[in-house]
Amino acid sequence: MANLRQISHSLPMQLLQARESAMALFRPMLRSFGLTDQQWRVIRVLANQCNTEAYELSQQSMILPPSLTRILKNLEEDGLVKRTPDYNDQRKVLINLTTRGRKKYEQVVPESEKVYRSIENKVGKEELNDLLRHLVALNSSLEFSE
Amino acid sequence: MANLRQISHSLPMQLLQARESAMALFRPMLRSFGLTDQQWRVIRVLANQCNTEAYELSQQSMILPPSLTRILKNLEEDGLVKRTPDYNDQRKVLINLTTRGRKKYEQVVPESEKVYRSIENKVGKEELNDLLRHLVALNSSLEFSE
DNA sequence: TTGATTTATTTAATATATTAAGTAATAGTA
DNA sequence: TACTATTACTTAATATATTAAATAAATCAA
Repeated sequence: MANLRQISHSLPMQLLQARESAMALFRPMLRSFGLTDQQWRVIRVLANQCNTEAYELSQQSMILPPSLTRILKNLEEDGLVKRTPDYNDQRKVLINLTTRGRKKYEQVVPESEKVYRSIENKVGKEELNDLLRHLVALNSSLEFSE
Repeated sequence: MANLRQISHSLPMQLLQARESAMALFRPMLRSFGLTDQQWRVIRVLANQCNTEAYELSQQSMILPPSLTRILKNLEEDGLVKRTPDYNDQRKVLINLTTRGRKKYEQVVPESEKVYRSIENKVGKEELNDLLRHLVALNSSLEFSE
């Protein structure tokens, strides 16, 4: 009978579990600021660049355009984000943080770094950097191929 | 102004990207069998043990119980899975693959292994095993702490 | 043995993911 | 200019995620 590799040897399952383990440590903090995981990914990208186009935001936050449309709608209703039509290309929408959005970002950053340092302590700084290097390598191996 | 680490140095973002890169290679194959990612995780667990309780299935497939309820309902409607009340503890439901479910599993396994080997080829077998070891280590570091 | 507590699962409500299709603006071509 | 294709984004439909609350069976304590 055909049989599949054990879950402990499955790359996708180990990645899923690792991501869940890591996010479990960030989530309570984000929720205490009234943010979902995805909202924080969006805010984080916007904090680092002005006039971001939806497609680029989608790429950088790893959120597909249809999901992004609704996430931005919610963030706009919460007054954290502002959408402006691009006058050079009326198909495009340029997205920016509002003052309130930037304030939220600056409140979250130090708490996020605290969580990150607690992970460094649990895992070990060297081990964590090794893992990051392997992940970056994997991502570039898989990114462009086929 | 407070500032956060770059995404290339963010563990959760790299894990997310790695998982997406990997799943992007499995997804077309799974869809060709009419399966979602989550349905395949469920089937895969069930193929390796009989009479699985919902909670244990939830843990092993990394799917929260409320999502699992609906996924099982769909799989049951498709005739791939069967739910039986546990007569020793009537709160529990025991879940098994049907004959059709097992057949589906055995069709997918060799295709899944093909994809896995193509990943091994792109990434390198040694590199992949190193990464897996790091992930297993991370998971056990984060699993039980706090 | 009754009442409170815990356990296993489901329901409900809202948010996000995925795929396909739709819309509107732009760009390219005859 | 008119036709076609492409681009950027949104809408729609279905599936899943997340959190809280509900339900029902089992366990525990008085």
